[in-house]
Amino acid sequence: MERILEADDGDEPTPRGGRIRARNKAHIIAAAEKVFAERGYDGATTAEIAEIAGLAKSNVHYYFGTKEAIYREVIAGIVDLWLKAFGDITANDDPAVAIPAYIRQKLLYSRKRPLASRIFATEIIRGAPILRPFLELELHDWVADKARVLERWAADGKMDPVAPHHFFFLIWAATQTYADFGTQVAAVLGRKRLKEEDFETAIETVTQIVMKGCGIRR
Amino acid sequence: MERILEADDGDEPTPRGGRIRARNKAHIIAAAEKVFAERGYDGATTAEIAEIAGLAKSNVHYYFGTKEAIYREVIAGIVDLWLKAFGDITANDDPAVAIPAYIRQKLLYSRKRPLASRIFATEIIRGAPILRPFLELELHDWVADKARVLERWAADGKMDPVAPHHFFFLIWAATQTYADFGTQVAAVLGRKRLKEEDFETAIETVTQIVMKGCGIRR
DNA sequence: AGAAAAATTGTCCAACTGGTCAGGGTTTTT
DNA sequence: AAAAACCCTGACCAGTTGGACAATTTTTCT
Repeated sequence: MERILEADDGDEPTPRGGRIRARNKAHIIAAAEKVFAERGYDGATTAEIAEIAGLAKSNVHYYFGTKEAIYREVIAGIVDLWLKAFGDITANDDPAVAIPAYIRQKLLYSRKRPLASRIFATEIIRGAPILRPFLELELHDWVADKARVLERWAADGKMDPVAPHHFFFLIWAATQTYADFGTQVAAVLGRKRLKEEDFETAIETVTQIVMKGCGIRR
Repeated sequence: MERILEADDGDEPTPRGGRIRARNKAHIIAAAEKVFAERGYDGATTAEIAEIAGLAKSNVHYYFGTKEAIYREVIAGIVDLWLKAFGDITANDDPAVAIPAYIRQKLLYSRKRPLASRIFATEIIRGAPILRPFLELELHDWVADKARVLERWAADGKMDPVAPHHFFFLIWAATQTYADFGTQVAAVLGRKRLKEEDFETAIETVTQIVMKGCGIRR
């Protein structure tokens, strides 16, 4: 689950032992992430995944019995990303520090792992057939917990009282849009691709509006 | 308005026939919106569209030669929605009125036309094969125009100086998330479906954070 | 080295999909 | 009431796709 982005160039000396399996599975997952992101679940073909992974289609089916199995593993990796990005926000933290850090973290994932974000997005849009348990259990509880933190902060005068759930919806939306809607953002900015500075401006703008908008003194 | 998207097909020379045609095409478009929204472009089948529309598959192909033609027409309708939601924001308007109205308008579309919003989202995520011209021309120019309005407002002390493009990215994201990610929002809120009051809270929260965050005095 | 395990691939196929078409039915126009 | 225009459909088809499988090669283990 380490090397997930670009398939690396072809000819490292072949690793030995059971590593062939690990390496090939990683290549398949990386290729699948790309294909699922740009074609969607149904649009993706195991043939294209195999080609990008540099394997024969039948070999892909040797490692993953079905296309859905590949998809599930891709999704599992994406959930890990979310869990990492959660961070640890507690009532003891200073919102003036924790919130900007969270926004930055989220936005950096949009920059570094846009494909993952897009797959996550289409999975949700499709009605979350795979991710529903995650949403209803882990995510629900996490937000419920953080909602208490926000209320505590509000009670302590560290921020305005804000509907806590919707506070997170706004941050998630505002940060993921730079991955999911990257095409739109780039087009509107008149760019071909988003640059580093675009993400810097995004971080500043989102942070500024959210912080001041919630009355968090920096 | 619809001309925007007619890139490839040779237009029919004469607008055809009667009310049967209009009615059936409307049924097909409505069905297609549903199917495209929950299955994606590739996942959608003309057979399912036909079934939901209450027509034989061959009859669907009688009205729309190809699946892509159906998709293009669905997309065209969605662009109209966007254009309507644009509203007329000018430098003469009071941001304390215009911005909340815009947010509300956008959020209401998420409530009333979630399927349209989701199709728009997947189209963008796919790389906007159909919508790219719209993004690079109409939308780009509209935002460029509104950017000047925001700068004027800032110069007049009516709001803080905020990167104008990113200001809109945030509003679009924060409002459309209630349609595109409705499944996630509902799961986190512990609901089966979003209720009227959820949208009311959303409107309040987003408006509050954006307004105060940009220093717009209400 | 030799056996066992793992990896690889070409071939094959059943299911499905978008789309065609000829023929027949229905509505509108003249 | 014909003709003309429009509407409808079952049957059909060619291309694609996920997946199965047996045969073969490569790697690992003893």
